[in-house]
Amino acid sequence: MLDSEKIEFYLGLFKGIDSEDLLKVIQGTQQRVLAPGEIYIREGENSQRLAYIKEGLIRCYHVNDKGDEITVLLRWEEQIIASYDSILLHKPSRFTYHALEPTTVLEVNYDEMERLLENKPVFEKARYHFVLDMLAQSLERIESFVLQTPEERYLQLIKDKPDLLQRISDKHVATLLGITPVSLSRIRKRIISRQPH
Amino acid sequence: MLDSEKIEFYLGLFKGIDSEDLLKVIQGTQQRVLAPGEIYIREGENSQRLAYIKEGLIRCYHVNDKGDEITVLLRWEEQIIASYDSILLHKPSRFTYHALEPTTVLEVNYDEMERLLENKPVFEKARYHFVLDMLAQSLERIESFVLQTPEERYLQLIKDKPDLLQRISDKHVATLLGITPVSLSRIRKRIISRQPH
DNA sequence: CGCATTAATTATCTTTTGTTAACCGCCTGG
DNA sequence: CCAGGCGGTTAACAAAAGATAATTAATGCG
Repeated sequence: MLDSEKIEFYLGLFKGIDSEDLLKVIQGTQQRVLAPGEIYIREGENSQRLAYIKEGLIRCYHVNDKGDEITVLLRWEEQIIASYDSILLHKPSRFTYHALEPTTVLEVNYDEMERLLENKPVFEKARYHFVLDMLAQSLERIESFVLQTPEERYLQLIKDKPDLLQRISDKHVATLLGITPVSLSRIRKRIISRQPH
Repeated sequence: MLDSEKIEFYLGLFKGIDSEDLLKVIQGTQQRVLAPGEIYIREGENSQRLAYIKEGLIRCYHVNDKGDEITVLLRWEEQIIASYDSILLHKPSRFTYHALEPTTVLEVNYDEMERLLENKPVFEKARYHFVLDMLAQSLERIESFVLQTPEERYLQLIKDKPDLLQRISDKHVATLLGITPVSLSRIRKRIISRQPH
């Protein structure tokens, strides 16, 4: 990535940032490219990496007692990804984060970034809005679990994020919805059988 | 509430706030007492009320097609409550918020407060941490839906918040867990029947 | 090209949940 | 004191989901 691209990116993110701060942030930013399947944050790691996804798709999953991988979270381009165990709770990550596609991220060290931009209103505002955005998404997902059946959740996902569905396998969709792949297959069959002809 | 109490509260919340700002915030703050069952925010309302719960318990619920009330969120003392539809999404609330116990809140108008404290690092930091805290709680709840069975979620709740369970009826617990009261009753029976003797 | 791996579907059976309704105990207001 | 309402449990049945395994389809790799 050219520096001019980075400048543009940060100018959009931190509107009104002063040039000295901008320089320091850019110096702390690394671009990284992940191959499909490549692990970004490993379970047990205490990663302070905070990344903006320029392109691609990252999956956060947990491996249960039986060895099944359960998808906890998906994040894609124009979103922020980080080990929320490490950033929010200062604990080692209970999850593994890996790329599902060729993925390009801009990454910074969260602690470093925070120290660097402490008491900078521009930064405080930006990170507040990122967290607010993620909170809104999280609450929406909680609602879907409380108010909807698995089938309704799936239909909602088709409606809201048809593009995303094209990019991930059904088994990952299933665990994201809180059900098994077998069950999702039955739901799909049920939906099709209800359609006229 | 005495003003000295408010001063103490805000000094804790906004460490380092200057006295002029403090005064303005205190002037915009109202204490309000809710009786059990009293509605705080009504469905359809576009409420900019942001409240700190001093004492008591507020339930956010949704009424589905069949007229059943589904508990979406519970908030209690030392937490912030607001219509997140209105504050985060600038939409009328899809939910009703009401007190389950005699409840005392300190309330401010979110927009007013934001205007008043714009570009005050102390405020930006405080609200960031409130949102961060709520995000952490939300992510934990999402995990519980994705990784655990209803029974496991209930056992976890017993373990993590035994005090809270004492304060709410089982039917509210059930819908909070994403199941019906009938199903929770069976889960309870199952758990008891598994205990030695 | 064929072999091996993986995803998705299907089948079978078990377990759990939803739905509806009946029942019981408790509390409250007339 | 009694009637009605409500919360919680139980029962009976239907619907859905979990577990396991077999089958098919698609994919990739030597």
